[in-house]
Amino acid sequence: MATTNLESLVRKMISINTLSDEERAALGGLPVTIANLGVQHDIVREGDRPVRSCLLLEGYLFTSKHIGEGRRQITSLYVAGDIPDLQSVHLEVMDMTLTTLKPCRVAFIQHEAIKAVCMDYPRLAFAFWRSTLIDAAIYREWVANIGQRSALSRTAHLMCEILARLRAVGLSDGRSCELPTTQTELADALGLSVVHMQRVLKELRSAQLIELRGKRLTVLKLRELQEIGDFDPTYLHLRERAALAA
Amino acid sequence: MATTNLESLVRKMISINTLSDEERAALGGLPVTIANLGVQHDIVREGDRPVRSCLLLEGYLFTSKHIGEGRRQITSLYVAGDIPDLQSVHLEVMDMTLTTLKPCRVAFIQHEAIKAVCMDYPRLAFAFWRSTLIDAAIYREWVANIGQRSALSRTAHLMCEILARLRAVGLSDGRSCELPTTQTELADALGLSVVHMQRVLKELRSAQLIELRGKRLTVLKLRELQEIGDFDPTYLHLRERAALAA
DNA sequence: CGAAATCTTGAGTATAATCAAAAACGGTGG
DNA sequence: CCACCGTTTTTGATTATACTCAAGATTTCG
Repeated sequence: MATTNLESLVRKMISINTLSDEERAALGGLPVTIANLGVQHDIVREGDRPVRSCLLLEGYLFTSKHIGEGRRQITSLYVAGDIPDLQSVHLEVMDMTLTTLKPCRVAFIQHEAIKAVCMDYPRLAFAFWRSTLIDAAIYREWVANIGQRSALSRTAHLMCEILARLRAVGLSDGRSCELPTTQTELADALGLSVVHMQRVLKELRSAQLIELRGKRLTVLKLRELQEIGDFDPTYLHLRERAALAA
Repeated sequence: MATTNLESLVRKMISINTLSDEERAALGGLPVTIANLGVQHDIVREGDRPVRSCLLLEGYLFTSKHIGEGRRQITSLYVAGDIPDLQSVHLEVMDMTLTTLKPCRVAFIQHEAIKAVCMDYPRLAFAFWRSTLIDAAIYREWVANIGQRSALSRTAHLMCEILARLRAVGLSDGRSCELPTTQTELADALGLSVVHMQRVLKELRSAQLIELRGKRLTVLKLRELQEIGDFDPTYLHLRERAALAA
């Protein structure tokens, strides 16, 4: 159990420049518990009723929903600075499972503490609220991605999204990033079978569009990948114009 | 332009029993503009920067995203009591289009008024926030539905969802409801082609599971339809136990 | 009543799933 | 450091689900 200044960590979540010193201080004063978690660790599961949410400090998380026998859909990926289960502050029962994709460092914050700071500082409430709205916008895009695009286009789109999101938090130059997923996980995120996932990746590789080895993704032709993936970063609602740029 | 008491209208959105009289009064005092809109009317479009949101009083709305040439994905359906574009209070640019499925009556509320009432009454902010979190939970379920389930299962699931949501606001007995969609719109919501949509509906009909004619859906075997659709209403986060019930 | 939209059906095709198995990789303990 | 074992990746072959194209029937609405 440790109390630590969160301000720098939530820079991404909060459009920090619109907050007053007092609001920043309130945010930074939130009591948190830091934890280091191993790979494939379920932080919360479908059906749980958690009393805290989790700010991802370092690593990658994903949320999934289990469908019928042995199937699952990964519904989102999360990177440093995200609060993947902020929704649980207001929705009692978890409708998804939150899992580490690799060893992670996270900060747990009690729901009561979040609610209290939101009651005192309405603009902080707006900032938290906004971050859940962006999550929703990403889900919307995933619905469209899976519903309408071919396997190739879908895959390209996801890669563009990951790159753009990591770039926005300074974890990528917009060309290359860590991607600690197995092909099975990518397939589950895109609604494809592993075998087909493999063939799509092969196609992207042999077209010299990407490199993907050793948990690292490198995009060789970003414009073309965005073209194939029909990628427009508007839905990420990034305030910085960091969004795209070739 | 009219100012009207909204309280009864937002009963669904807000878990009204947790609000004080003062909070209810503040909510009811929100200035609104009532409008009657024709069918297939775009209320806001992708790329717009609206200054107001819309509470659906009567009718059906849907949101869609346009993908490439001539394709679109319907990302959600909305029924009376919903505020489909509440997100635009905090997200400047629309990443989806909001359209009437049939003639609708809506109440427009300025973003500034919503923000103001949220600043004064944090618990109202929570109630609004919560309603956007449920939207997000529904998007998540749609990702899983489209990504993992067969066309038949997917269709059954959507029908169960619509029925459950309408039941929760008293617009269905849980067996039958208005469903003013064309097969094309259903197909676009489920990520299927119209032709295949038609064949799936035919199958559901000939299995005596549903009736669907004249803009009305009647479920003949609810348990079986829920079984086929792998439907569990948890994700709707309905507080009433109205959720399911055979 | 007529035109347009929607629904329905048939036929052929394509995309992606499934099944099966071999090759490559990565982590661990001896 | 290397051998081994489990996981992940890769490939082939076959099948199935769903798409496209096309055209006729039916419904809806002005």
